[in-house]
Amino acid sequence: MIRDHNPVLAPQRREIIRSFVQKEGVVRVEDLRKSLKVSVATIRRDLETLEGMGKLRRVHGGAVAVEKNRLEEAVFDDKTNRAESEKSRIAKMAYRLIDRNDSIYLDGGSTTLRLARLLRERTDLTLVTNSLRAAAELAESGPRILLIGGELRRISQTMVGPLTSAVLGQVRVDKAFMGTMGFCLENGLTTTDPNESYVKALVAEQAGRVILLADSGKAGKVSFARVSGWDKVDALISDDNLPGRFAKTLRKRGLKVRLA
Amino acid sequence: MIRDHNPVLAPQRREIIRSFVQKEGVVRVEDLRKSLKVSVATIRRDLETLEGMGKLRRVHGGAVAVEKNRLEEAVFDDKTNRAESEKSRIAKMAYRLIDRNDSIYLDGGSTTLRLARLLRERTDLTLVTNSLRAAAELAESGPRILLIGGELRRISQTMVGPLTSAVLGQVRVDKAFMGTMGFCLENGLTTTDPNESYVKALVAEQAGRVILLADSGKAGKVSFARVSGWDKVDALISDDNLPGRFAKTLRKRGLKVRLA
DNA sequence: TCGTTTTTGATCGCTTTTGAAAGAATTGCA
DNA sequence: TGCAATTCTTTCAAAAGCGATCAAAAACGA
Repeated sequence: MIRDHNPVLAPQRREIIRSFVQKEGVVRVEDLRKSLKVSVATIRRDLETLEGMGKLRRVHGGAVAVEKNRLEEAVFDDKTNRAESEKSRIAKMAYRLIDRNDSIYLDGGSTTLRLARLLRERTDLTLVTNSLRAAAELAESGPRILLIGGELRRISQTMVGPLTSAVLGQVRVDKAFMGTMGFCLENGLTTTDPNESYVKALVAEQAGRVILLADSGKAGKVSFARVSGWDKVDALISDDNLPGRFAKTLRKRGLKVRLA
Repeated sequence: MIRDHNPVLAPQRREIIRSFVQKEGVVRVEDLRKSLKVSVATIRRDLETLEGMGKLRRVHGGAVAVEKNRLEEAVFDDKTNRAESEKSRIAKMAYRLIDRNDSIYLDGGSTTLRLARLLRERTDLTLVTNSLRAAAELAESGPRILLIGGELRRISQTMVGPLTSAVLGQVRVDKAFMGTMGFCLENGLTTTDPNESYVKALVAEQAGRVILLADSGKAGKVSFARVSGWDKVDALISDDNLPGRFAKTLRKRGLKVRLA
């Protein structure tokens, strides 16, 4: 697993610990001491530091991974992302819905980020977003960007919280492209964090059309915070693995459903 | 790995270090000393320079590669080399003014960006900023971040425009660290863009203390858009090339002037 | 070539990191 | 519940690393 003869830099060592905990879920102080060949005092200090950064949680005897939804983790770990090609296809299909001079909203999430990457040449558009990553992708060139202010939620790299409404209340977009952690026929859209869902709901109010981008892996998943019911959503873009009943029922409810 | 018998030119040596860090992710001062056959003092200076350029990040005992997702610093890269070390020193001196649990504001600019890089471990702080770069630097870990929303001004990578006031009106910071394009005794602070100066002026109103970070090259320069007079500014941090009359006059007007 | 500027290396306090030790707290087990 | 074993926190001192300073060396320009 871990091996190193010459001393390891402290931040490097902490990174080893962090990624190990993330992967394995738990780790014991004693194991780390043996692997990293430093004293338990140092290990404890590292764990304390990492806990302070919110990277893990200390427990008696070691540390455990912080409880974050596994769905959400996948968002920013592009490598381990199975739905890679589905997401790209969904993003491309969404791109075709964008008209000239549209003002559009993108929220956080890997699918919408892929859509953002397709907008580098589109200087005709106005993009409103609460996603730091989307803004960073288009920082050099692309649409006019209005970034929603607010508190940065690190795990999703989006702006959330009460301050977001200050800006959101003042803009209106033609089309809002939204991601979600899960969706199901009964509960509509759900996501892990209430702050996040609050922003999404607010945007849905301001948007001419709300277009949900969600690969089939999200179908039937229910997360903690409810975003909205299907009545606010105008279209769903998913992939062809979406169980038939979803497409059927949603179309019956008046949504446009497209499968990439 | 790295070996060389005859002396290596400084830029060449730095390039070796840079590419090594990029490839390996981390490097120790001691290893570099042995490989490059120069003193640790020289290695440290190289690392300091490279850090100033944003090519790597120094840590105790060596340096590590910068995160992938940070924004490129193309705009600042080349021409400002002369002021590199001044800016770094100014940023460090500014850092010492930050107290525990402070809420601070950083605006755009290369000096404040350097200050931002020093805040990675400071989870006690609250950072308010309109700088996309500063936010991107601290996206992984660091202070609580409140990003000012608004329109992205590409050239400076900052948020400007009417929407900024929506958020700015609702926050108050203990200390605001501001950059400027130019300052002179008659006109005070000036910058190139009125949108930019509007935000700066707004922040100056909300801040407990306004601290100007400006290398001596800015002294006497006057730009298009007036930001504010000296009455709004509480302190100036510059470098020791600042002409004496600036320090003298400003101190007489009640400012704290520090030369890094 | 000479004088100036830049780079380099050595030294000295100072800070950070590390490991060990002692006492307090937690856990497992009877 | 009480005891033993383990783990944790606190404290302290040693070690490693650091920034600042200064003088020597090298590079540069006239």
